[in-house]
Amino acid sequence: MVNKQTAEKPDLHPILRTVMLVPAGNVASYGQIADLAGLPGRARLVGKMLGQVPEGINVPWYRIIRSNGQLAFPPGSRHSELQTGLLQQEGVAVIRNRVKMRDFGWQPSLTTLLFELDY
DNA sequence: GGTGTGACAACAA
DNA sequence: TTTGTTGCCACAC
Repeated sequence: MVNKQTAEKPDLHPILRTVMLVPAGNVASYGQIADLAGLPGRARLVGKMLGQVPEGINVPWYRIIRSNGQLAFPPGSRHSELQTGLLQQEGVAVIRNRVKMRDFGWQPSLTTLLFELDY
């Protein structure tokens, strides 16, 4: 069977495809994305890539935060305000530049991964 | 091939 | 909770 993501975004880097799997209303950490993308230990690469996402493609960069729940951008910065707004729109509570991973952290089921990630 | 750099992570105080 | 330190690894010089 042809995987949906692969069929529609064949040239997209695994990291970005993985980011697109994070559902609205949830957040994931850089390390988690790296792991799921098959690149354990490369959380920093995830950040680097998100900073270079070409315009026009729909990647929910704002759902990716640090493993401790903090937003990666400095509090009060324009980026963090934007990120906060986008998350709040989805129902994710952002308090003092941080999110409760306990409540909003993404925990994909094995079947989700098997169906959506095809590589 | 050494050195510095990241939208990080884990851990210690 | 906040700050510092160390580990991490691909990349660009």
